[in-house]
Amino acid sequence: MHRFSYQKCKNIMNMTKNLVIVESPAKAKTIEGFLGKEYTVRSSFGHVADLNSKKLSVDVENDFEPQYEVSPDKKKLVAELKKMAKAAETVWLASDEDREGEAISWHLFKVLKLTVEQSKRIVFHEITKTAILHAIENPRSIDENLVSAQQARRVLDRLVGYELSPLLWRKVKPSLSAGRVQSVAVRLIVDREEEIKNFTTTSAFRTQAEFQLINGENPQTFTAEYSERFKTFEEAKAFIEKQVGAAFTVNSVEKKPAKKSPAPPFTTSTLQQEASRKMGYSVANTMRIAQKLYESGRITYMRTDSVNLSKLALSSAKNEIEKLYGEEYVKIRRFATKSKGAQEAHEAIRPTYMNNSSIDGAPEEQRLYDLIWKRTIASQMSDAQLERTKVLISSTLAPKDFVASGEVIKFDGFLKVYMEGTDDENGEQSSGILPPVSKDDLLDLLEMRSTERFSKHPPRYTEASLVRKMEELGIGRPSTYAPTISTIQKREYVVKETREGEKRKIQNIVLKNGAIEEKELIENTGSEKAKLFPTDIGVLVNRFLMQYFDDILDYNFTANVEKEFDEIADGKKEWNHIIKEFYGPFHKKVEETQEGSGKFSGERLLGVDPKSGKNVFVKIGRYGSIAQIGDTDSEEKPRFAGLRKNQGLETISLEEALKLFDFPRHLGEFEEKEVSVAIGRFGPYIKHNNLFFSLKKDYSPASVTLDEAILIIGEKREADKKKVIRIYEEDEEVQVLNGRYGAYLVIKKQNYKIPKDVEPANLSLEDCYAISKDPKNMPKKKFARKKK
DNA sequence: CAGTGAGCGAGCTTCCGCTTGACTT
Repeated sequence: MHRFSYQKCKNIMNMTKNLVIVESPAKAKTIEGFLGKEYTVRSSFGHVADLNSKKLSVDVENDFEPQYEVSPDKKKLVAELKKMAKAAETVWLASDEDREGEAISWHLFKVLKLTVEQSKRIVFHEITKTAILHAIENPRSIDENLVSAQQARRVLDRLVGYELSPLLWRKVKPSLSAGRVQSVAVRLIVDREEEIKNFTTTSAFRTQAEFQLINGENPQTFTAEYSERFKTFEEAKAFIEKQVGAAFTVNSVEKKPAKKSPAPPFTTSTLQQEASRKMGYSVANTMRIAQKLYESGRITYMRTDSVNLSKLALSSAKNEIEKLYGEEYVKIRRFATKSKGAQEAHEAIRPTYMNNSSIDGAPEEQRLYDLIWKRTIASQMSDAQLERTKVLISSTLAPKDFVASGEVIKFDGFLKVYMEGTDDENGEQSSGILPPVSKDDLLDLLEMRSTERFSKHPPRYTEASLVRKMEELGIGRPSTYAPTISTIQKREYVVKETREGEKRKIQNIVLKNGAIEEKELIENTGSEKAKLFPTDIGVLVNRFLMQYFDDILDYNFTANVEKEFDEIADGKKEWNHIIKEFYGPFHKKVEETQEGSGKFSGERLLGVDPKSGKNVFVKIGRYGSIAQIGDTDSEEKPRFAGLRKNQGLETISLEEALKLFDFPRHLGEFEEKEVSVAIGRFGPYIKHNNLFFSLKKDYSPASVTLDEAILIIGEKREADKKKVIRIYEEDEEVQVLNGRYGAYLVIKKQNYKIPKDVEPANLSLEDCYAISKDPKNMPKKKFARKKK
């Protein structure tokens, strides 16, 4: 339809009639396959323009005008796209159909210097040929209102983050951060810990009996629980004693049909939860593996809040289920999203090809794929049909009934493939199959026991359950769940820890063969696996923000501003009016807090040091929690000591704090140099001749002796000798050493890589100097660390 | 990785949301 000149053909690589720009390169590749030769598809790799990260970049005096620039890592890309756009007849802006996607198209329009005539905006929710062709036939223009809504979101987050963070640097500690999303995530964890602290454990006695049919042909036994729980051991004991010699009869049998339905296909959040529950993956790990599956074309896009499946996916799921399990297992369903603020620009996470029930590749990729395949397939399968049975059993010597419940699967349906995991840690077993019993059947009592059961505090969050809560509150987006979880850990507001539990005694009374026995059982309680705990600094920052900015920390803050963003998108409100309403009071509060309040160190007076008569405090210092003897403004300099890893500001006692000052402890002399033991940031260590030797677990810093210290020094010297591959007499500052990652070169305490093609042991001194001069062997630059 | 912590007051830190690579001292 259009004839190319010879001139144009020469430049065919850069020359295309139609340039389509999408957000993701993997998507670009797929779509290019759907479109003809006259289309070139490229990716913007997400946003191309943003506010400068060094400055506020919002003109608060001038209607909050944002100052955008091309992101530093996108300069090259933008230049390239610009060139291609200039040569193209039409540029199709095909970023996602959500607030951020609209803004990406708008930024592309601006930075590529496009015209309305030359460009078209298209959208699609699924990557299928039909959807793409349909989109091309129905272009629209950029939705300015939606762009404004994104702008409001961006500016609000910048103002909150870049005004609150510096306030924290001044009032609490440098380099801290606060934001609309991360600060609420921290609050959730701090609040939960508070709930746990205030939780009072109670216990009750649950009584269970094991029965068997008398004279029945079925020897199967089953368990029933007495309908009442006893508050005390005495009550439980009295009850059990009374049951000696009682007769037991089936009082009633009730059967009810029930059904179970499959869970919807995966979104980012539910995938993270299931991978955590079933495989123990961290959210970052899950996303890393999912990204690989996406890039290799195995699954659809992994950052999505939609539970929707394309028609194509539904019909191929149907085929697959029919083929594998039969027609009666098929039930095509459309799920509706429940989460707040979902924008549904993509499909749910599903296999690209439903007929691939398994894939090759790394084991972790296979496992995650298997999970996704099963979940997707199961979501289109029939309900499981169950029969629930409730049997009431009466005792001639008890006022109430025993209850046995059972569940039988009549038709497995989706359960054939997949069962959603649970966060329930109580591990209550689901009731199994009951033997066939009928009313008035007589039962033999085999055993009865009443066991003490303790109530459980609300569970601490895992990474994945925190994501679920955030999604529920509408805080954060699929693309930010994993990064946010990592930020609050990097800032040391929270730590992910596995803690050993404690042993607890539980009382137990057993009636068997007419005899009663009292037993004390031991159970493990309070153990936690990969749970999120708040740190001192997390608690302190949360308290600071709650005191001065409780409106932003409100669990509904995001949900409320989202409503306003929606009104902007609908053209009902101006974006900068919304920002102005917020910023006025907010900024005033920032200034008041800046000037009004002093340092917020969480200082707590523990008491008086009996030795010196001075006050003992704990507080947050530059590097974490510290104890202090003596007042800060006193003549004499106060003494400091860091708290141990397992000690907290809130919980440490005066005695424990004073013990911290027992270090450094002088042990004596060795080789005419002093030997001392102390405790640093990374645990206890021996210091000798300005060298440090970490103290292994088998020694305690409080009791280690000079002789033991000398032994440790000797061992370390031996180990260091083995580390040395080569030293040079001519220049003692040059060493070739053996490290964790193989041989490396050290010159004047500076490390260098050794090129792979040389044998480290054969390096001459000149070789070493040459290596050190080559810039490609330079160590990677670390974040500029403060020098003292 | 480094074994401190206030103070001198340079210059640094920071948000959320969209996308991948480039790194493996």
